[in-house]
Amino acid sequence: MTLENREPAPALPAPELSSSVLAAKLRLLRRNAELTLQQLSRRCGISASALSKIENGQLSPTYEKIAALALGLNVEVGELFSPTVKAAPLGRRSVTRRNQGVAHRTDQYTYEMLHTDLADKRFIPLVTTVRAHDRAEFTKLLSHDGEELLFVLTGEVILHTEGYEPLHMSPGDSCYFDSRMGHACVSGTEEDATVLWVSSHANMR
Amino acid sequence: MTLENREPAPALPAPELSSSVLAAKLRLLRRNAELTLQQLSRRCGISASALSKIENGQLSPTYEKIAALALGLNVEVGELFSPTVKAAPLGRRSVTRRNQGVAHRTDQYTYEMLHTDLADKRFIPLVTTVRAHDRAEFTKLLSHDGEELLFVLTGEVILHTEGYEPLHMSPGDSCYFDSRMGHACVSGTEEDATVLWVSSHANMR
DNA sequence: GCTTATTTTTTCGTATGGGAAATTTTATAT
DNA sequence: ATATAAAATTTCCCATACGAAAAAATAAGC
Repeated sequence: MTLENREPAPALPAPELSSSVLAAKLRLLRRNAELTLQQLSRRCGISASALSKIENGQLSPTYEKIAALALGLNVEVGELFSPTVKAAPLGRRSVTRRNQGVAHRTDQYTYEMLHTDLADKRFIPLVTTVRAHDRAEFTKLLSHDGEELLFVLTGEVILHTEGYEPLHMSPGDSCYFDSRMGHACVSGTEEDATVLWVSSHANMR
Repeated sequence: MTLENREPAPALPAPELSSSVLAAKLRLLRRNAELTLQQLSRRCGISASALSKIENGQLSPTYEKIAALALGLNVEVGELFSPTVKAAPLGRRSVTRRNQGVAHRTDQYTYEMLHTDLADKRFIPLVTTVRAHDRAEFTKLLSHDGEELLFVLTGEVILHTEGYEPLHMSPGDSCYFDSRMGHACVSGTEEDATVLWVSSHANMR
C-alpha cells in the first residue's frame, strides 16, 4: 500500500513560459497599434503604470488583467502566450477573377465557389446564381450550423427564412442570419438573380 | 428593419471576464481528467492550496501560473478564457437595405457597417467606398488578426498586400487573404470604387 | 539654451497571489 | 460507530500585483 511517489519532484523542465514573453509581445502589439500606454490603459482598464511594468517584465498580470489586455488589444488570449513572434510566419492570399470560380450546380442554384485553393478558411464566399423562382421548388428548407450573409448583386430575390415573412431584396441589400433557421432563396423576376453568399461554415448540400 | 443605432458611445463596456469563469472551467477540466488537486499540482507545478483557491474563485492566477495550468491540463490557453457555454441565440436575422448601413469614415475609406443590430457575428461585412488613390496615402499598412475577403462591386481597385505585388481588380473579382499581412486598398481610376469587405474579426480602427 | 506638454518609469501603500503546513471534509474500510 | 487515509480547504505569512501620484525621460516649440 502506501503511495507510489518515488518521484517527489517530477521536475518541470517545462518551456518555462515567463512573463518576459508577454513583455515582448505586449510592447510589439501596442506599438503596432500605435497606442500610448495611456490610450491602451483606457481601452483595457489597466493603469498605465501596470502596463509599463508588464512591458518591462516587472509584473505578471493576473487572470482578469490578461483577459482585459487581450480584449483591449483585440487579439486572441492565446496570442499573448505564444512566444513566436507571429510577425510573418503566415500570410496567404488568393485571387479569383470574375466567373473563374469553381461552379457547382444544384436544382435551385448554381454556386461558384471562390478561393478553392485555400483550405480551412474562416468563412466561405460563394457567388450564387439563383435559378429557382418559386418556393415550392424546395422540398424543404436548408438548415445547418453557422451564420450566413446574403448580399444581392443583380436581380431581385425573395429570401424565405423559417419564422419570418418572405423578404424581398434588391441589389445592394443584404441579410445576415443564423443558418440553423431553415432558409431558401428564389428569384423575384423572370431572370435569374446573382448574390454573394458568405457562410461561416463550409456546408452546402 | 435594421434601423438606427442607439449606440452612440462605442466606448468599452468590457464584458468583464472574471476569474470565476476560470474557476468553473478549471474544476471541469480537472474532474474530467480525473485528477486530484495534488496530482494536478505535480503536473503543473502549482501548489494544491493555490489550485483549490483558484477553483473556488478566491484567487486570480498570474501569467506564469495560467500558462502552467494550460500546460499541465494539456489544453490551449485560450480554452481557459472561454466561458463553458457559448450562448448562441437561436435563429436571428437582420436586414440592411442598400446605403442604409452605419457609415464610418477614415482618411482612406468610408465604411458602411451592415447588420449593426447583431452582436457577436461570426464575420463582419462592410460595404466600403475606397477613396484613396495612392498607396502613399497610407502611412503604414493595416495589419490585424483574422482573415478577410475583398469582393469588388464597382470601379477598379489595386490591393496592396505585404509580400505580394500590387493586385489590380475589377468588378466581380475577389481576394481572400490573411489579415496579418499588412494591407491597403486604393482606387485604380479617378472615381472612387466600392467593395464588399468581409472580415473574420471586428477590427476597424 | 529654456519651457511646456506628453509619454514612460519609479515610488509607495494596499490588496492580493501563492506556498507550507494545519485543519476540515470526504471517503473506505473494519 | 470508530479508525484510517486521502482529498479538499483554510490558516498564516511572505512575495508580489497593481493603482495613484511623483519622478524621469522624450518630444515639440520658442
